[in-house]
Amino acid sequence: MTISDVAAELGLTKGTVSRALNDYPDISEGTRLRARRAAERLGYRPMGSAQAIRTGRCRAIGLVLETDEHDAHRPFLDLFLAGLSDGAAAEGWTLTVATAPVGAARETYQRLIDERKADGFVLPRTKLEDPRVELLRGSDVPFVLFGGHKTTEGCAWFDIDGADAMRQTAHILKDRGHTRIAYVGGSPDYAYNGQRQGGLEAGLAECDLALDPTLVRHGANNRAIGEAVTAELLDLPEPPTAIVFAVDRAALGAWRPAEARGLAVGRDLAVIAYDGDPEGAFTEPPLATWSVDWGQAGTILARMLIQRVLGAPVEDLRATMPAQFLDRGTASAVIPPDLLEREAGKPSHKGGDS
Amino acid sequence: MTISDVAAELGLTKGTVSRALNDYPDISEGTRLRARRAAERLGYRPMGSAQAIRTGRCRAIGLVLETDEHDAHRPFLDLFLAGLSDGAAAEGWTLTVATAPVGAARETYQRLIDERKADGFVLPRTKLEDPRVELLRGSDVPFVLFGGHKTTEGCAWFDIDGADAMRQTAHILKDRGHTRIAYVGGSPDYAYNGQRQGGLEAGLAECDLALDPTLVRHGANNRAIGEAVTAELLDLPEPPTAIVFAVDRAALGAWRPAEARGLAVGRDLAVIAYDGDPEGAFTEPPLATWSVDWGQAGTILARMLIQRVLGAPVEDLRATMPAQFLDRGTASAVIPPDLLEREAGKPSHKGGDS
DNA sequence: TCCCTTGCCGAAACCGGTTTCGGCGCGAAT
DNA sequence: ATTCGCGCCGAAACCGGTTTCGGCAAGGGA
Repeated sequence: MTISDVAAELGLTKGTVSRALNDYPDISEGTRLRARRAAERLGYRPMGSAQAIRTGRCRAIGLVLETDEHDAHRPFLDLFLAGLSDGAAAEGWTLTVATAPVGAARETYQRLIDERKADGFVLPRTKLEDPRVELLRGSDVPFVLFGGHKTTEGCAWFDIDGADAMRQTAHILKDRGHTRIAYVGGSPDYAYNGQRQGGLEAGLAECDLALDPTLVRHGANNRAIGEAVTAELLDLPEPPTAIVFAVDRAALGAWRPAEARGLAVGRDLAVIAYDGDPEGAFTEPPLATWSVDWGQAGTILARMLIQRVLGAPVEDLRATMPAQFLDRGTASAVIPPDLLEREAGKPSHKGGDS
Repeated sequence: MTISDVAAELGLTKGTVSRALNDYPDISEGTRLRARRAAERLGYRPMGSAQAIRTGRCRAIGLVLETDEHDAHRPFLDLFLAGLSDGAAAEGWTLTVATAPVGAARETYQRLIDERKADGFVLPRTKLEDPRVELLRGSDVPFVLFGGHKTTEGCAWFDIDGADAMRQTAHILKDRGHTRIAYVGGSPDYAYNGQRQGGLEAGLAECDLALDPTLVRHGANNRAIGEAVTAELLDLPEPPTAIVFAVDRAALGAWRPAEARGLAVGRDLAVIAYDGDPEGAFTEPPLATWSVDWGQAGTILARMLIQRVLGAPVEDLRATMPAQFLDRGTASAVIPPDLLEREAGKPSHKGGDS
C-alpha cells in the first residue's frame, strides 16, 4: 500500500495526496479530507525510509547504551526505554538503540550518524568530561544531555534536580534533630555528585548548620564501598547520627557495619539516599530515598530531542524535574530534643559494641 | 558524502560504484578495489533509508517490550540489548526498540511494520498462547521466538534448555540425599513452566524418584507468592527437604517462612532456583540457581532473525542454549545417609516452630 | 575477415515518497 | 472585455541509493 495506490483510488496524483496528508496550504479542504479518509480506509502509512530520503529525517531518536561499568546496573532501564518510546511514538517517531563498550562508543555513534539511523541522540549518564558531547557537536548532530556537563553551552539538557532534593534532605534531618550529618558521594566523574553535595550544603546553611569536612566521603557507588565508608564514619570519635548517600546502592552497605556496632539503621542511625532503587524497598527498615520518575524523564527527553531536531534553539530546551522523597523507615531515626540540649558533641547512641 | 560523490571522485557512475561495493560479478577486480578504497578514504557509508527504499530492507531488527507486568522486572535487559545490538552490528544491522502496554502491543507492531522501521522481530517472553505470533504470521513478517509456544510450526525459535537444567537439578539433589523434593512453578502462561517441571520429573525418574503431587505448586513468580507457597509447603505433615523454584524471585521468598520455623536455608532446607537474578548473590547464603547468558542469547537471536529475513527456512533456525549452574550456598543442605536409612517419611528437621 | 562471446561499464529506470513549478479556471477589479 | 489574482491541482524534478539493460571493446574461433 503506497501513496500511489491511494492516489489512484482517488484519481489524484501522488504529489497531491502527499501535500494533502502533510497539510500543505494549497490543497482544498475537501481534497484534504478525501485523502485522509482514503489513507485511513486503505491502511496506508508512509514508508519511513522513503520520506527520510527526501526530508533528511528518519524520525528516529538514537540511544547508545555504554556497557561495561559493572557497578552501573540499570534497574530502571525498562522504564526509561518505555518513557522514551512513548515520547517518540507520540510524535510518530521511533527509537533506535545500540550498545557499545565504553571505549568504542565513538564508532557506534558514527555508524548510526553516517547511515542515518537516527536524527539525534539522547545522551544518558553524561559525565562532566564527556567525549560524546564533542563528537556530536563536531558532527553537527542534535542531542540532549541527560545529566550535567562541564559546559552546557550550545547544549540542550535535562536533569533531575538532585541539588534541591539534598537541600530538602538537610531540612528533614534537621527537623528530626540531627546535627552531625555525613555525606557520602558517588563517582566524581559525574555532575550529580557535586550537585547533591552542594544542595546538601545549601540546605544545611539554611538551617544554620555546616557540612563537617571530616564527615564527607567520595567515590561510593556500590554496596561494598558503602560498607567500608559507613564503617569508617561510625568509627570516628564523633560519629554522625545521620548519613546521606548520593547513591542508593552505596546506602545498602550501611546495614552491616551499623549492626556490627550495635546500631539499628532507622532507629540509631538515620539514612537517606537517592535513586529510588527497588532493592531499597526490601531492606529492614526500607530505605528512605529520593526516587526518580525514569519513565517521565524519558518522555521529556524524547520530546526535547524531537523539538531540537525540528529546529528549536537549545536555549528553549533546558529543564529539570524534581525527585520525589520516599519517607521510609531509615529516615525515622530521631534525636530527642532534650538530648540535643544537654549533649555537647558526644555520640548519643553508642550501643552494644565492645 | 553520497555515492555520487564517490563516483565523481573516481570518474565512474554511481551505478557502477554501487555494484562495485555490493560485489556484483560484472565489475572488474581493479574497479572494485578502487571503489572500496575511495569509499573508505572519503568515509562514505550508504544511507540506510536510501537503500531500504529499493531493497525493501532497512536492516533493522525490531524489539517490542511489553510494559505492564509489574512483577516482570528485567534485571538483564541491558545485557540482552547488548547481545542483540552486537549480533545486529556484526551484520551491519541496527536495533529498533519500542515499548507498549501489553494490550496495545498489536498497534505498535503494526506501526513498525507499516512504516518499515524493522525487517523482522525478536519476540521476547513468548507465551504458550501468544497473539503476537498470529499477528506476525498473518502479516508475513519474519520473526524469531524467544521461548516456547503452543505450536512452533512455521516459526524460528530459540530457547534456554530449562528442562535439562531441571533434569540435572534432580540429580544434584538426589546426590545430596534429598528425596522429598518440592517444585514451585511460575506463571502457567509460559512454556518454561511446563518445561522445567517436566525436566525435573524426568531427572527424578532417572533417579528412581517421582515428583510428589502434594509437593507441587504453581503461579509463584514473585517474592510475596514465594513466601506464601514456602510457608504452605513447610507446614505440610511431611514437608520437603528441598524446594526447586522455577523462578529466582519466588525463591527469594523462601527465607522468611523458613526462618520463622527455625529452619536455615542452605542447611536445613535446600533451595535451587532458576534465572540467575543478581539479587540472589546477596542473600545469606547466596541462592543456588541456573543462570542464563542473556548477552549471548541476544546475539544468537539477532543472528537468527537476520538469517530469517535473508530467506533462511525456519527449519534451519531452531536452537537451544544450556543454562549454567551456580552452585551456591542454598543448595548445600545435605541429608546424611544414615538419616536417610532410618527415616520413614517423617520430617527430619522440625525446628523451632510452636 | 567476420561473427560470437565475454568482460566491463554507462545510461537510465526504479523504489516511494517530498517539494517545486507551472498552468488552468474562476471571480473580482479596472 | 481584459487583466489580475488566487485557489487548486498536475507534472516533473528530486532525494540516494539499487538494479536492469544495452553497448562498446577486446579476444577467440571458424
